[in-house]
Amino acid sequence: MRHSEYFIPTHKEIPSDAEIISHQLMLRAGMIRKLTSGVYTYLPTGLKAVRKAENIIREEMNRAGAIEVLMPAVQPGELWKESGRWDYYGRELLRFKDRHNRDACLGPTHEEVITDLVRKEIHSYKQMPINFYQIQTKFRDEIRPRFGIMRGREFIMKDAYSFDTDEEAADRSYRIMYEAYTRIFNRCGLKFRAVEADTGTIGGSSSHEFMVIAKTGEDQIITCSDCDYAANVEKAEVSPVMEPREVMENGMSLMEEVVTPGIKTVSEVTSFLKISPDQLIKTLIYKADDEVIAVLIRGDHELNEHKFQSFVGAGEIELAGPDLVFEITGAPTGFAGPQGLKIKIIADQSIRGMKNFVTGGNKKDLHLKNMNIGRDFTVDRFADLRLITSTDLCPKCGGKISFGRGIEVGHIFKLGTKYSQALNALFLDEHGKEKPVIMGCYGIGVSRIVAAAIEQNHDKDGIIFPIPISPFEVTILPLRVDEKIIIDTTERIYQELLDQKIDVLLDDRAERPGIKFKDADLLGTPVRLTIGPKGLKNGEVEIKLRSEPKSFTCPINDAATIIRKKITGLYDSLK
RNA sequence: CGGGACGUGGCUCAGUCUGGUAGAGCACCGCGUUCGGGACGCGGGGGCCGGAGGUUCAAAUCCUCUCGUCCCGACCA
Repeated sequence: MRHSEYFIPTHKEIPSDAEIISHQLMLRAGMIRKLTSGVYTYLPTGLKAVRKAENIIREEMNRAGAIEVLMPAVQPGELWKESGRWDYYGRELLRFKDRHNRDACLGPTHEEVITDLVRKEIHSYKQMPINFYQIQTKFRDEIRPRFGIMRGREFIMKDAYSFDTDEEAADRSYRIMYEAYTRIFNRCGLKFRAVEADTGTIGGSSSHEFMVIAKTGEDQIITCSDCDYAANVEKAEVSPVMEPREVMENGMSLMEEVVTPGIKTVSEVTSFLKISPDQLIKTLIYKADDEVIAVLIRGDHELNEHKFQSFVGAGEIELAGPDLVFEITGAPTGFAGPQGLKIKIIADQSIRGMKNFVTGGNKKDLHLKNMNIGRDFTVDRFADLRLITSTDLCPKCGGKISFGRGIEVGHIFKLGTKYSQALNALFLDEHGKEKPVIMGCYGIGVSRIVAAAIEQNHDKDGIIFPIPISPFEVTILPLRVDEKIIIDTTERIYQELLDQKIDVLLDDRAERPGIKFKDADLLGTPVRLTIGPKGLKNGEVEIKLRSEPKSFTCPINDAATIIRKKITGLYDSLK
């Protein structure tokens, strides 16, 4: 590709409304432009990067036996009502009416559509296993789009759906996708980790997220240093801490009221009473759908809302506001306690063995000391409800855990029969018995892969693209386009590279060298060939890898061969 | 939706507090000199100051409303 006949509008200035590196660099390198909040146009180089990621995904999906289809972006509301998600999915689902006043929506995901297809077309165990995938634009009306392409409202996604006759086969499909995902992200040159994850609104029994390790990641993940356990903090189990319980009977002190004027937060209460936070119990009042529930958490812990939500099985949970708290406890927020509450009380397992602790007094400016479970109040149920902390141990092996951040680029779910039952996707097994198909679904954020790769691979000068998803493999910089020798040499090598099917950008603009170097670094093409008057005098040209600090020179006639080798080397390093 | 900030040539921003009729750098066009890390000189084009209403002799500047964008929280590939 000749730069002069192409379109790469770069900027020197950092756009003021771009916060994270990948967003800034994609704008500056001329890969994307924003149309409106969370919605972007892909310019030629941005599109090329996305297409390369798509092709890798396509190859690996096909290799894994999945079959490509393309489903509609616009979907009938009817289907969503049938699956029950029309009401449940909420505000991210962009809804509208067509001219006949029928409900419609822009597809944020395609479980409904694919299940509809399958219920119409798959009737026998002989037709399974089968896995359909598509690469398509999705629209989710995110509450807060941000970080450019990373969390847009409109984004390109690969989604796949597997259909199996029994659990065992479904597990096999899941494993095959797990392996395909591993190959895909490796081939894209990403440093990533598969972690156990929460299933969220998609539902289902188990799932893994593929996290690209990056400081700017939106998700917190924990990894064990001793075994291979890794999980999203939303999901991370906490191993039950069993305190010795026998002391409880003997060691209970007399309950005591203490006046705590205006003392509300954990840190205020603990410093006022000169106790440590693990001697205090927080009482959180939550609305879970229509029920109000009190949750007890130790002062130094945080409630994990995901665990809480799935424990109580609620569609929506919400921390109670001041009015509701007052109605339930008789006190303003900050003074709630479990004693005398007429609602269900559930508690994190860590407080099971606690004694003589502090709670709120259910009265303004009052706390209670020496509170004890059983004597002063009862807990309906204990469960693992809190966020894991750095002092917790690995739930699998008891090893040390560490915290990190990741960008979710892929997510795979075992769905079970959630959608097939709701939508009546049934088949006949070998005994002629009717059963719901067992599903799995598997997503990859295609556009997000590009952003994540940049997030992980850049320096002060710009992007350092992993070669498989770089818009170009090689950039040629002829430093003068008004000197015949330079032009001739350039054209010859350019042609040679093209003949070898190498994806090359020839910067044939009549620009000064500095501009060409800066632009080349910005766009981050892995291999750069510089052809300048100095080198040509010695019959040499200069080659530099974007990922390495130093360049080297080589004879003109060897350039194409050496470049070929370098490119092969870059691809091989990702295998 | 709650909390915060910002909208001034294509981009980055100054001017707003203290009203007096719009600037800089970069980018763009022309000519010349330059040419291995975002050159220089000369000349030039481009802005209803997000929009509407109001106050005033006079509004980018003050007031009200509105739209948009970004940042912090709940969602997710």
